[in-house]
Amino acid sequence: MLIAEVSEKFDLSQDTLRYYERIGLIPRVNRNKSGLRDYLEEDCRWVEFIKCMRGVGLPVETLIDYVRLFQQGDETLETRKELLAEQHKQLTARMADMQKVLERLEGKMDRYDEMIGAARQTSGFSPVIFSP
Amino acid sequence: MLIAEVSEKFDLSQDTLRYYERIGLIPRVNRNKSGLRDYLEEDCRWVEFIKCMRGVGLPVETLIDYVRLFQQGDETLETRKELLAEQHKQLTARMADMQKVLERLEGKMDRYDEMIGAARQTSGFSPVIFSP
DNA sequence: TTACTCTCTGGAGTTAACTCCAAGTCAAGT
DNA sequence: ACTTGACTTGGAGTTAACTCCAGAGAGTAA
Repeated sequence: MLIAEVSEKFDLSQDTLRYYERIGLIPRVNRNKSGLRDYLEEDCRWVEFIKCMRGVGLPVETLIDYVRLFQQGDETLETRKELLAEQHKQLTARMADMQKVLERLEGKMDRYDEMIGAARQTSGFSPVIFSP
Repeated sequence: MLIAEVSEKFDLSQDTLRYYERIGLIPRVNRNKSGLRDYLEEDCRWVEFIKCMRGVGLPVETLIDYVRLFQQGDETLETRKELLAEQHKQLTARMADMQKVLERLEGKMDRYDEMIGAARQTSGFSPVIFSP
């Protein structure tokens, strides 16, 4: 599988795929006899995994660590699991913040509805002030 | 309230507070007779709001739009509400992605537990291969 | 052979969001 | 009057994560 196809398949630019490999965010991909990257199934799984994790904001640095540990073999199983657990924890915390913001936005939208209603009733003028 | 106090109160650097004001992420703060920023209650509410929204990743550009609309008065109530609704939608979508990732991480951690157990039983060697 | 397309590498450029800095002002303390 | 400390402004510098580019090589088509 050449880079064009992988790029298409995962909607990542060829530059990004090369960049990810360069910095160790995915393991090195084998080259064919012409020197072109030949992505195997396993490489694609890495690309998908990394795209997914980056998509929700896991830091590049952390994912590079994970890849490095992975390449060191079974001695790092425990460490890798701890790394994942830590990311799980942080993701959970971020989601809690987001949930709070969701609710805050809902409250705000309700207040906007009230204000819009009030403005209609008083022919365009509303004495209600709030902020932000 | 001087900038030092606001910086302390919201754990944002003075530079960041000035930067936010410069780019319109919070409305302009009044200066006292010496030319120093004198934050009022309302300014603080803006700072807190913006910090909260930035904290979960709402884009600076969008928030600047919101502030600008706010300053234009009641004619923009509807537009502001739509802006908030759109952000609510996007936040919900992001949380759904994150939920998926949380579950994926949980699955992965379970597999790591299995592998760690297997490695123990077979005195340090595990034939199981998986990736990433 | 010439032309064309795809890909390669190393390195420079870009964008968002800060973060730092230099030179200057103001007011309070000594 | 002088020093000190907090603050001002405009502008330059930084960081993360890409994104773009120039020059070169391999394979295919005419």
